[in-house]
Amino acid sequence: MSLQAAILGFLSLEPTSGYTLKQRFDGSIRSFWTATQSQIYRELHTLQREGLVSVEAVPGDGKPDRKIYALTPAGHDALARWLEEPLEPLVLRHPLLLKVVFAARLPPERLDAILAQYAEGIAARRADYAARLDAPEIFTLARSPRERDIWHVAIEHGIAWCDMELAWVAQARERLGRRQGGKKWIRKAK
Amino acid sequence: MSLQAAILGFLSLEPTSGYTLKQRFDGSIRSFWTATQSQIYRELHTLQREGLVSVEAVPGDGKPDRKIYALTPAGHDALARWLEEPLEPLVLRHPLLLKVVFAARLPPERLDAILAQYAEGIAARRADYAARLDAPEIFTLARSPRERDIWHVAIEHGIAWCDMELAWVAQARERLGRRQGGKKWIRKAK
DNA sequence: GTATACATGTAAACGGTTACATGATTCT
DNA sequence: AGAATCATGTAACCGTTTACATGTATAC
Repeated sequence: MSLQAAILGFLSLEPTSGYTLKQRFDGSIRSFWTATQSQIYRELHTLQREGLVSVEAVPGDGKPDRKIYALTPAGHDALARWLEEPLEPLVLRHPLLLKVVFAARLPPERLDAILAQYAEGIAARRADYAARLDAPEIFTLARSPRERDIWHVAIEHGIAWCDMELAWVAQARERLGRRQGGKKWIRKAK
Repeated sequence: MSLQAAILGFLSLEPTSGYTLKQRFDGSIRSFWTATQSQIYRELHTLQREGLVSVEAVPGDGKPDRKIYALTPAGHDALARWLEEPLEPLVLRHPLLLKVVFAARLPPERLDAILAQYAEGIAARRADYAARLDAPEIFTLARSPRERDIWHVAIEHGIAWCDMELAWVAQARERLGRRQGGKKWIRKAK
């Protein structure tokens, strides 16, 4: 449902091709939704079969031909209906935490290394998201200051998420400190 | 891979049945991994076929019979290998943000309502996670203060995540304020 | 009598990933 | 000569969700 909605959403901003959609996914919503090339082409075919999008073949001069997809009235309706649906709560899946809890009987420095490795990856991702914040990519499709603000706020979510992860890792490493048998933490009695 | 590892992980703490595993998933790692009943039974069969777990049927007196699964040496090895594997970076999928960006051309109060509804759900979840923090559930399986600390820190991640979500929503609602055409935000020129 | 807890499973559908396949043009 | 970009697609697989199926015991 979400993949379909994302494609309808992009097409509502501007009719475009599968190839360009893939670029939009990677260039703007990457921090909260991803899709592979094959997923996008498959979904476009489905959407077409269902009458939610129409296609126009555009001969590419020199380059390969493109198929430009646009929303049909039914497509606009489907997008509007999706926007109105209440959101069912998000289910998080976080393999790191799985590793953390089941690494509890490993030597402390091994667990610390897992956390350190993870933090490195997140730091890199944070830099990547931050760099995208002022890149014009999606902003060219925004038609008002408000729309630009909305995109800005959405992309900032990825940064807030990275910051939370980094803060949590730092705290975890602190509390589970390298030296075992070190300082004992005060825990309230039941 | 993660589902398999989670099951192996739980079985490494204590041999148990599919039914109890489902309760452990729901009762302790719910904030970072979920699995349905059918997924767990299916995976246990696969694990058995691969020789990573062994089964013992235990007649239930009055209650239905149970099948108690335990790690084989090969199962212990598989878990150890998984713990050593580097983590590939987590891919987040966040339908709320999809809705936010594609609701940009809706009346501002509609977008605000989406955000408000989401925040409600997160607040409820936060309360749920917080309540679980001092529930003994998993702590009965922990064999040392360190192990208890690790579980504690892992469960706190869910709370940190909720807090981040709530802070982000609050900021977003603030910045995209109910009244359109209100205060203009300073944006730096390119 | 009805619902919940205990306990196990199967089947179908859905969504996402990986690998394969083709072919022209442009850049180094 | 080789790699990257543009542009489209197919096939197989894997993991997750939903619905169906069965049966006993206990609590309200």
